[in-house]
Amino acid sequence: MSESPTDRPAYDPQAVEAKWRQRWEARGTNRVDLERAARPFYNLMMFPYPSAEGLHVGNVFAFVGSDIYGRYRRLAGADVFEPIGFDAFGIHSENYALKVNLHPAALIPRNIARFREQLRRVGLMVNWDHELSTTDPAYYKWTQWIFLQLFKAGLAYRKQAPVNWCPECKTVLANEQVIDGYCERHPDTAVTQRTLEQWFFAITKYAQRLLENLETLDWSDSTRTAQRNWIGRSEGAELVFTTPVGGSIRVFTTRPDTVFGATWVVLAPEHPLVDQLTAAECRADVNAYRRRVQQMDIVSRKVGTKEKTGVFIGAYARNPATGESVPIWIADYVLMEYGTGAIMAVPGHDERDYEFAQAFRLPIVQVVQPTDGPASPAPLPYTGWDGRLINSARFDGMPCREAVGAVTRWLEGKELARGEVQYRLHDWCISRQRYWGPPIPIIYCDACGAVPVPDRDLPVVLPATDDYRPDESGISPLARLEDWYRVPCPQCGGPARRETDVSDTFLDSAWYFLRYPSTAVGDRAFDPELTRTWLPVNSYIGGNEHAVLHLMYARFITLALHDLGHLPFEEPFTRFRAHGTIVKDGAKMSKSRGNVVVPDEHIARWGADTFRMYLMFLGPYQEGGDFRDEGISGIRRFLERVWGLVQDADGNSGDEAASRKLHQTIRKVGGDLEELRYNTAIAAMMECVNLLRKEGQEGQGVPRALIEPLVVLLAPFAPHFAEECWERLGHAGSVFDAPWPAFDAALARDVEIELVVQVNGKVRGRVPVPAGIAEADAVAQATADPAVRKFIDGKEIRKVIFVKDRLVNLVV
RNA sequence: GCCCGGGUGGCGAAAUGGCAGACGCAAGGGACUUAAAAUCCCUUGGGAGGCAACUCCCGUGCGGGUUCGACUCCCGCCCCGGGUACCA
Repeated sequence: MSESPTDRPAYDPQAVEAKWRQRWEARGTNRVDLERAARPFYNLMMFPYPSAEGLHVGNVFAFVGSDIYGRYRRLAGADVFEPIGFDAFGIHSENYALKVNLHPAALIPRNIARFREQLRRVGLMVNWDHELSTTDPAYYKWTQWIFLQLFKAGLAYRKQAPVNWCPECKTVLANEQVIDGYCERHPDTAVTQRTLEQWFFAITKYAQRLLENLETLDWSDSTRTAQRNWIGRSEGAELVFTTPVGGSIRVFTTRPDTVFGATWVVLAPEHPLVDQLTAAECRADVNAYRRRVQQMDIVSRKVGTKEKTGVFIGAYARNPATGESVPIWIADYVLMEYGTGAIMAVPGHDERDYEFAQAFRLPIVQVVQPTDGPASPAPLPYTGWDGRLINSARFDGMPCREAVGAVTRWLEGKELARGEVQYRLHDWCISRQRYWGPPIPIIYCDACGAVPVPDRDLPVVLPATDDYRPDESGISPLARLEDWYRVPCPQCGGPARRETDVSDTFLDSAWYFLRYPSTAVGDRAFDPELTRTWLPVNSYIGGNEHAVLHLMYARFITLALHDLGHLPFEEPFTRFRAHGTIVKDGAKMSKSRGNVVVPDEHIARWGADTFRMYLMFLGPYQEGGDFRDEGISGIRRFLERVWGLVQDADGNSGDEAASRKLHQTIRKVGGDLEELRYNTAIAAMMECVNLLRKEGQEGQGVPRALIEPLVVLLAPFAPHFAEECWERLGHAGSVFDAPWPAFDAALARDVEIELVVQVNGKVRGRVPVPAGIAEADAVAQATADPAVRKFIDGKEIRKVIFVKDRLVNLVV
């Protein structure tokens, strides 16, 4: 082949890609008829946040991986809906807008326009008709509607809660802006806490179902594990420690078996019983301690040294098991948000309690004797389960696990205990004291309380204002817009004021996939018919950084809407796969490191197809990889070779070896695509092409019958390129309307294989044998091989292991 | 600390418990060329031996174990990346 390369048109990626971008648009190739699709397949990728920097290589990696899967499904016969949109509200846009002094409402459309252009260049099979932006009032109208649905169902409520506060920015921070307790923008400033009245969603009511449903989902294991850990179910008991002054302290413990060793009790400093229980002579100390804790920054309370501090409050409680009086302390290591905000301290069998006992010289009683290990004294604290009770009256000698139930039942009989399950999961705080988000649709009336904005008045449009910088008050900027927030009460008509907080960005993204099919629907959040056809999502691909929050919130909203009768399914994403991260020089890409890779220049230089394939070839898709551009020329070379084969295609039928390789490749690529193993799929196609080229050199042209299926296999990876090849092979329509090639199992089977011969597990020879050879024949051939003879001559073969079509192992 | 990943040639990597290093990059050699680029062909884990076809030994972070056979499974560590933060 290629005697005179000059007489063939060169592969010009820019021309090819521009041509097909334009043609796809003109022909509506990527459009799917949502109402009449016979085999609907919803292929979802996590929508991007349209940053001012534009699309970066991590986005492209994510989208291309998802796009390849969608295109593959389409070739396999599905009607694939592949939408995209923009997650454009939120604190990052707002902070950036403040920095460059350009209103987010002006900034965002600009960024989106840039993203759209970049995304088009990547060649995604996107249905642009269904694009959405969370900042569009036509979208957030329904975000607000969802809030109201939850509010009306009692799943949204207000309570006092701490917010992160940066004393340097003088502003409220979102959790993701707090890095190890410090402000993201002021790495030397420890974040403090302020307490404000905020809106919450009662996600904890769904903890158990969110946990159980995980078992039904086809998700990456790592993601399911992350969700399970985040929900953090623990089983135990609530025990009652009564006090002589009245008021009993309820403590949660996962180790009721150790209650005989509880030598004091600790309340969270904020615990409501503290006031009532504190003895007069201790009040000053207690108040001072509580004040100190409240003013403490997050670094020292939650991140810093775990040094134990606390104060005795001058009161005692009764250990329900021993009947003894134990002192009551307050300490900041007990958190009000978890369990009952109170614990029993068992210093012999809990590390924190042990440290506390050391710090304040409190008594330590061992109540578990480890089963193995030094007899006594056992090194304390012993926190394991492999032991038997001691110093526990009638329970002495009982194994821990058994004692959990026995002790609980015994105390239940005295009404001093009950079995309890606790979750780490907290209710979802959705209030943001910021500007750039959807206003929470509530109106406060002195007479009627918190009143939902009537549906007919939605959306509550975010008012245009240049005065949106957060200030020292910690209150939302919208609270400065009196004209906006002063409204009549929708119920009684009296004077009232709007809620001035906006909602969390995670709420915007918790339902966007429900909206995509229904972007044209004006009078509902989502059309029931379209929803039934297209949802739940068939394939969702995204980053593991969203393994917990986004996916949990989306599941929760879906579950809640299901229970409220709005959705016919409980889980939004049937299949989820987490892709890996692309790093640069071993480190996460970030502006501060200055190692952000911008895709544009690579696409301009190599073409989108080469760049797409290169990103997929870098390493396993679900693991990510280190971006370096050294290898990209290899992909380009590969495409050039395919290009050459296409030009040389002719009508001859090719030999058996070539068609066997083709069918093996079809099988391999199909299987790999199914599991997102794009790197090995590409390698398989390269092998196939290498073989076809060798064959071509010996004979004349390259058989069209072998090239055409290969072009189809390549199409998901290099869509523009494949279209051009397909056309040059004489087809009028899109390659994406061609069927995925069927592989012929009989054709793919090898006729001759190389049988590996081992002696004592070491490879000593290889003999060519017909495929499917029987054991006896294989052993005969193996033992006849001179290379093998050297190792077996004069020895007795004690055992033969035969693995069909693979190896013979002779044990001597 | 805990929970997830991961550790294999010069580099990115591949391998249902069955030939370690497919595929690609880089490098070296050769062909073509006035020359270079591009293209094509060959070599390429380390070591030892041989004129040679080739042969042998070592080798998947470290130490043990299971097995006819371990990159793969089990136990105990080390290192790197990510997440999380006193969750009772």
